[in-house]
Amino acid sequence: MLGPMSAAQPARRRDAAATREAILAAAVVEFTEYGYAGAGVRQIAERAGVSAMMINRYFGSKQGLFAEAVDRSFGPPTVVGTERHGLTRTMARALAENTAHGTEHLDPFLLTLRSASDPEAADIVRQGIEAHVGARLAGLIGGSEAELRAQLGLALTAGTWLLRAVVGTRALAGVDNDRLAELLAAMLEPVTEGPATEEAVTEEAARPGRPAPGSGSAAQ
Amino acid sequence: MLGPMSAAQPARRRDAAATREAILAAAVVEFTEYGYAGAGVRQIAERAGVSAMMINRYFGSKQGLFAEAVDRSFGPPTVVGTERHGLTRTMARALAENTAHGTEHLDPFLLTLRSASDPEAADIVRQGIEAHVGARLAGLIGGSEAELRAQLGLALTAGTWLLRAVVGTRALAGVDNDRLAELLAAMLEPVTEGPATEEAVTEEAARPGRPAPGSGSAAQ
DNA sequence: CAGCTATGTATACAGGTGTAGACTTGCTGT
DNA sequence: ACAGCAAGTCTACACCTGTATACATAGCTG
Repeated sequence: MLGPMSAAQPARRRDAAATREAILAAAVVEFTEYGYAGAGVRQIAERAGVSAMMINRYFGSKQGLFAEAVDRSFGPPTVVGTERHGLTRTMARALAENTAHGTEHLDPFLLTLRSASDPEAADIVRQGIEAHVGARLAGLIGGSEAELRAQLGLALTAGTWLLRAVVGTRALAGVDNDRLAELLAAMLEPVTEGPATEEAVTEEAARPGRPAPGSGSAAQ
Repeated sequence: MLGPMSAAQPARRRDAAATREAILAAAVVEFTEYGYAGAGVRQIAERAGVSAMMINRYFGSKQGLFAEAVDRSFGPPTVVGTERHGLTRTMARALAENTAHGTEHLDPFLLTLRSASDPEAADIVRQGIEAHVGARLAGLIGGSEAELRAQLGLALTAGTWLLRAVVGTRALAGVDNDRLAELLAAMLEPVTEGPATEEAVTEEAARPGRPAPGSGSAAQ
């Protein structure tokens, strides 16, 4: 889906709903790839196989389209699965695989970090994150600090997307997915598992051998 | 901070070096605040108190100016301190404090994540990260996976900047700095205090100060 | 002081942006 | 079959972008 040219469809006869849908789908692709400011209405329209003005007709403005595109992008369960068990491992593995180079996986986090700079888009993005991924992940984590912990997990996720997939720093781009998943899981663990995590970080220089309590490492 | 300062200077008499410097300083501010695409040459020039064309005169183009601005921004030791001892704690605390709301601290990470989307700027940013912060942090961490671990630490750093300072998700924006620093330290620990051998630290792997060929120099 | 050059400004250009208004086209109900 | 109206396109506008060219001036050097 969303291949190189979704505009190649054999021409859709006048159908408002289908056109609206085509524009929205094209917008998700373009906004994800170029960010809010970088994606132009004419470009989006061309991908949808339609004139640029249809965006204003169906969505009021570029901003309106963006808001719906963000919602659409964050709609399906992303990054975080749906089960509490093995959450850490699942997140880490999915993150490692999705951010791998060459994998042109459209991800809401790509959309996020390419659009967050724009003041017009920042608020929309924030609502999208908090309402969808943030809430879902917080629900899985639970506890009093669920939201904070969830957003820290998302911070690592977003940062990994940024450095590995967008900027492409070499060590991250070239690492094996399995090894990366291990390290990511270790970083995620303090926020996804264990509700304690108070002091002890300082001179607890003891080798962090503590590998997942209860040996629940093999989540699946 | 970064308010209406630079342009208000009492007029600098014709001085090439000083003008160049003023432009560069203004560029760091503007690029950090608005990103590569968002910052306009006229705006930068106005902040520097000169005409827009001076950018082309002294830096060849907007891209050339950006390259030097990135180098300048990443120049001084950022985020990571200079000592191996207590690295985790230091990083976590600095990150928590710098990303606090209201603190308009100009940070290279802000510049990075606001400009990384732009394909013209991505490469320059990557070199800046790898050459400066990445190398420095990797040198402090040591071990065979030093670079990878360092970049994972930077990923968490960048992500925290993004979600807390740029997007402004509420749980992250509202948390107490001390508590945040604790959680960040716990997340950083697996990569900073890794199980790897600590012998390789002896060697100074970090070699900052090299301005990257092609990015330096400029008109005349 | 005269004059030359480095330093800086002003104008203009070609292209791009989002969007408003007038226009055309195709489907559908009677 | 023929209106009527929704669906879609075209043109234009006001503004903004980076930069090239032509021009003005300050300040050192003879």
